[in-house]
Amino acid sequence: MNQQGQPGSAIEETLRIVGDRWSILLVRAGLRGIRRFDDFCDDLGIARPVLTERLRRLVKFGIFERVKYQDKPVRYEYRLTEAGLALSPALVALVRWSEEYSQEVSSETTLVHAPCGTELEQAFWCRSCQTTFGPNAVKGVGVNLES
Amino acid sequence: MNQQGQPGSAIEETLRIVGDRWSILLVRAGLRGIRRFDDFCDDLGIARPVLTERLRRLVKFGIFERVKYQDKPVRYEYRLTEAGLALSPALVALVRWSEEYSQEVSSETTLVHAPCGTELEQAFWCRSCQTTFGPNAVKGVGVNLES
DNA sequence: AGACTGAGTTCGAAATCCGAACTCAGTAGT
DNA sequence: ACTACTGAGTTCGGATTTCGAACTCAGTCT
Repeated sequence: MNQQGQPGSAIEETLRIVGDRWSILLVRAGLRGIRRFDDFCDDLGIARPVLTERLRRLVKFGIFERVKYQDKPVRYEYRLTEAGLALSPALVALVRWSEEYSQEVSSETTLVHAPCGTELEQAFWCRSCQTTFGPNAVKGVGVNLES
Repeated sequence: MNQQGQPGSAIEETLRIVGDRWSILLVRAGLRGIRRFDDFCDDLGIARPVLTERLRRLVKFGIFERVKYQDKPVRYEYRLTEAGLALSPALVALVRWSEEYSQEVSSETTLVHAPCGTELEQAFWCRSCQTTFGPNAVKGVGVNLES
């Protein structure tokens, strides 16, 4: 079915960037407002050499940017870029999944529509049809289970 | 991940299950209809001992199930469960992200709304407000960048 | 001076990953 | 009955990653 001459699919590409045990967690920490090296370190419990390497890689791929925030002793912090923020739908999908299917975690709802407090659902939106739809109506992931 | 005996957040929980370099790819292969050990092996190029370990773990967490598909020489294959299929929104989010923000991959649109062929957008849906909204209106991921 | 801070590096030990070869039960061809 | 083959793994030694702990380095505070 699959022929390996390709440069790698989109998911493979994405996972090559954030597909390790820490990167997604770093993005989430960034979303929570964490920006400094030691804070990432304390918050996630990640080993320092690994954190160094990950942040460098995420900067290289445009997910974080390294910003000088003071001069006297020159110090840098890491901020999410627009591309980094754009990973939040994926994070939300992962959170939603664990809320629904993971037996191990307390199944309280943690994600809600801020204005009204209702539990949120995730959907796809077609702007030309002006409609929402689920994964089954998506073409391109290659969801063909009947073969 | 956090130092104390905390149960871990929902994302941490999810990533503990699928947060390695292969698991998401295995789910995607499953979505594409791949079910047998050797096929996973060939399709992904994953090392056999690692595949063995990953499949076992994903079965344990209810993402795949090991199903006997013939008796004469007894053989098993791996099928996605409902929980496994439910990961597809996360996969779609990752694909969408790479289509929009990754500079490395050809930026052709690969995910479309099947009925009309329009490029899809991902959104959140509030059933009580009957409205779609973006990540900024989600409370609970902890998106507070100002603090 | 001495202690402290933030942002890393350096180190050796432990855990993972890799490719290649091997096993094991059953089947098919001759 | 002998041989080759298949699918689903396991075993092996070596390479790569990860780990925690300790160290560095520039600048600052008291």
